[in-house]
Amino acid sequence: MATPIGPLGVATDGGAVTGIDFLPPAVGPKVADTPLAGRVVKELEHYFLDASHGFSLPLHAAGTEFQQSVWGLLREIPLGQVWTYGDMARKLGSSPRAVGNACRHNPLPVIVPCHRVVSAQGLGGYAGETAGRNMEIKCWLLAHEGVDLPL
DNA sequence: TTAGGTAGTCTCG
DNA sequence: CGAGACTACCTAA
Repeated sequence: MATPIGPLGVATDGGAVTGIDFLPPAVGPKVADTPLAGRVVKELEHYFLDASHGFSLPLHAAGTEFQQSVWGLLREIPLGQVWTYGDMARKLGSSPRAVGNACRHNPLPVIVPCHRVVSAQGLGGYAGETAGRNMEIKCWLLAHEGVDLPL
C-alpha cells in the first residue's frame, strides 16, 4: 500500500516518545537510535497496514495544561469517528478556536489522532497547514480508518 | 456571505 | 506585565 506519508522523524527522551515529524520526501528517515524508537516505527507500520491496530507507547508531549487536556481528549476519539473543533470545545468548556490552536501544536501526529478532528464546514487543517501535503496525509489517514469525508 | 464572538498563545514594548 | 495580533472555528443574521 502506498501512503502519502514520507519518512518520519521520531524523537524520544527519558523513555518516552516526545515528537513525531513528517519529513520532506527527499529526506531519509531520521529516527532516534534507541530501542524505543524501534518500537515506535514498528507500531506505526502495523497501523499503516491495519488501522485497527492501536498504540501502546509511553508518550510525553510537552505543552501547557490546556494543550494536555486537548491532546488527552483527542486520544478518546474512537477509531473511524470524526469530531468537530466545536464538539471538542463543548466537552472542554472552551472555544473552537482555542481547540484548533492546541491541535495545531500537537507534537505527536498519528499517535495522538488529531486527524480525527475536522471543521463544521470543511476539513480544518493538519500539522500546521490548511492545504498542501499535510492535508493529503490527513485525508489519507481518515480514508484509511474508513471515514467517508464530508465533501 | 459576512460580522461578530470566542479562548489560548505569542510577540512586542 | 499589558496590549494587540494571530489562529487547523462557530453561530446568527
